[in-house]
Amino acid sequence: MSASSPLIVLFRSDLRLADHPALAAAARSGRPVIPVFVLDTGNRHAVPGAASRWWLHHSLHRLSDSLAALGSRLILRRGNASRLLPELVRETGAGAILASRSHEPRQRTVERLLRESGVAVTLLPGNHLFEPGSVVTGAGGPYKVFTPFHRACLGPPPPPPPMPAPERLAAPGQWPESDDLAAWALRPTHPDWAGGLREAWTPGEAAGAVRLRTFLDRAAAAYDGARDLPAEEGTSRLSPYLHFGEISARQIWHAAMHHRDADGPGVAAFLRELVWREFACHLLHHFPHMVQSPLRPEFDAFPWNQDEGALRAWQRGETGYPIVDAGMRQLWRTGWMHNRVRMIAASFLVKDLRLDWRLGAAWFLDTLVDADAASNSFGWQWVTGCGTDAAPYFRVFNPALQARKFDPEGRYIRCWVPELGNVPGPHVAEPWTMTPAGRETMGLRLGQSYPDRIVDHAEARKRALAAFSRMNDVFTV
DNA sequence: TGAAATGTTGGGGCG
DNA sequence: ACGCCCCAACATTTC
Repeated sequence: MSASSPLIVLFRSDLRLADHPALAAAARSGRPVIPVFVLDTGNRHAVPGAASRWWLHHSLHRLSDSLAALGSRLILRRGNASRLLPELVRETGAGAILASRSHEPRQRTVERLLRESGVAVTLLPGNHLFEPGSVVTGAGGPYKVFTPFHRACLGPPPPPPPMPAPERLAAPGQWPESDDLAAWALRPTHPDWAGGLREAWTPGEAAGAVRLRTFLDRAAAAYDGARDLPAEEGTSRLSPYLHFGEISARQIWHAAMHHRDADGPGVAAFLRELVWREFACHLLHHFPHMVQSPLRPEFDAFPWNQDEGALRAWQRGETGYPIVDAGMRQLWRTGWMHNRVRMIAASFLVKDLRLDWRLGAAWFLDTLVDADAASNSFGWQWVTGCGTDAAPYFRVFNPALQARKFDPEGRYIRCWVPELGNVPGPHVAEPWTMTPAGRETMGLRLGQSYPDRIVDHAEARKRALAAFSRMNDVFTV
């Protein structure tokens, strides 16, 4: 390798130019830089879900434009990343591949395979406040409980400050061939179901920065209370930008710390959520199998129900429980669901329907624009009670109670379940409590205009408690 | 970042 | 006036 051989910067979940240590290092080197994105088809876990593919299309489009403005290009390739990249290194005479460190099992596997095939891979800090594996207990092991992890994260040293985008990138003498982004067909066509996504989101680094600014100025101060109310714009909605690395966790952290409300409870609660994300990344780093296996092995033997019909009703938002259905429809239409409602809907799948959490996790991965291996498996294991520091098995959300508590006027439900638009205040969370005559005057026919409940929550709760406690008994005896 | 069952307390109606 | 009961309100325990 000569000192002037080009460097490949491999973009993965870091589709930004600012605060990108690998890109910055390549730019600083003065050597020609070849930015590359590989649509990895080498593993079924590597292929993004349908909503993520839509987002990815637009992100790559924008990243390509941003690189062009620096006199560079984005080279697109599709295939098995671990075979395709060594070929590209040979083809371009590149001296090394620079990439952002990832916590995702598939991406770490690719890194290992590349090294085994003789490619020089240099990993630089990725999209974390602290590098995965770097926050450890006094004994040197991973934290398994959030609170001490959180305490350790808040202590020194703080996350490093974000770095600016490079001002220019040296181009290679000859550019390698690139795929045509449109030919990847990442966007849905038949039918084009992305209308709701287009209305709800603007992907890209610039839009992520605007979203952060808007959130800090309008909602951060009240975040601690408002984040639980799905009818309010109380959350940051930064999750898809974070997942694709269009904004970095360090940028968010430092912007929040320098905001006028930095000392208030709202910003503290917000930063705590960032640390939850960090906790999930760290856990996945230490336990890559948590994507498909419960962290508490006694759950391996749990007798999950097999019920295609129930799963489909949940997926389509036709369970007869308005808060669950509202959430599942918001997800289907916009690629996103409010976090409070994610917990309620997940609890319903796992506890009320007793369907395998992996079925829920797979659906979320396919339909969320923020679908993320770490946060998703962590969240599902948390709700199920099979994770570390997870909710105990007897914590079962009551969907009607949760709706009354966090959507007291029913605005969120009415927004996503228009069949219930006329149902008065308290009944919208539990329309079955209305008298048949009352339902009649609202034009509401349970089982016709809106589904009947597919299970009775009180009975389902008792069955869940019995099943989950039986599993605990079997394990401890 | 639960909910339901069970226990306790205290005010008020009532004989 | 007093004890008794009821029950809402709150606290604690249990799943």
